[in-house]
Amino acid sequence: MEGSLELAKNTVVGLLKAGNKAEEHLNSTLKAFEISLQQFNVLRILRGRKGKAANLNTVQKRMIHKMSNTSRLIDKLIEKKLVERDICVENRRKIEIFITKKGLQVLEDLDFKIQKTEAEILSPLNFDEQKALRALINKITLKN
Amino acid sequence: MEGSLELAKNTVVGLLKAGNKAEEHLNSTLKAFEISLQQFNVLRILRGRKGKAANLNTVQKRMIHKMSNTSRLIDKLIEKKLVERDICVENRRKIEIFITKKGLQVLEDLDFKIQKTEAEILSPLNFDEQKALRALINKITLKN
DNA sequence: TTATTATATTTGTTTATACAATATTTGTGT
DNA sequence: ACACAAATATTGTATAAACAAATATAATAA
Repeated sequence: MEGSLELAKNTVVGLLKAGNKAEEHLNSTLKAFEISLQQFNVLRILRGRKGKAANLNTVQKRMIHKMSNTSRLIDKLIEKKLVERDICVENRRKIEIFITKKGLQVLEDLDFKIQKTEAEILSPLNFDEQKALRALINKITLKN
Repeated sequence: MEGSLELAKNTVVGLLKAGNKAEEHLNSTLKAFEISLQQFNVLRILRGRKGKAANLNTVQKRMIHKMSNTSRLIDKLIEKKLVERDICVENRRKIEIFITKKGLQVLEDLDFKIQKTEAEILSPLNFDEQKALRALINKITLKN
């Protein structure tokens, strides 16, 4: 019978490799748009707020990497005029971030290409398998 | 009914987040040993070869990130005297990399801690779920 | 009011990563 | 043998990430 230690090791290594492979795949799609996966992810988070502002903290929590460089990442997006940043009037410690029209346009241009890339990444899995995978992954990610 | 595009998107994002979470978790365990996850992974690859040398190409293929900085990563491990590098005599383009006794010792010291970390990462899943996850992930990773 | 602590963001610095360009050696065809 | 292409590894350079320290504002307590 298989050792559970060996299983855990292989599962974790597999998880890392699959994640990185997906990341590389997405990054290569995004490269032509001169946008990183992290930046793209932030844009999608902002779009999801439908015009409402998000403060940096909120964005950071939903980011893929936890890294604390969100400020500089936002700077890059501002340079490209894809987002705007305001100081929150109720609490001047906070900032509010909005996606611009140009940002929304870039996302629209990207949507189909990214969908295709996502489909490619998951192409070895059928619908039910994808659902199973997502359920298992959510268990891991959502704990704590 | 759920759209398959939405499912794919959520699954891919979940995969990225789960992978990064696992990576952060492992890195924080390794930090005390002043060794990165990539370096640790290379050491494990070399240990797996049971004394036999591995050339850089082989190591690179089995690495988590595909990045082409394997030379410099090996440099770091050599500085720490955890591996050794020789030029392959049959084909002087290739190099051969060995894990040293010190390298094996470091791995031994780490084994239990890493096992614990791996178990923590997967703790929300029972044995069968882990097996299912691994199987699904392997399908993704092993294609091409 | 004045310290003190907590929250939110930014900045500095070191290291890692991606990607391209450059050796160096080997293999192949003429 | 020679030129040319392929394989293998290294190096250069720009950008991104990790982590710690600093700044600024707000909340709380003495």
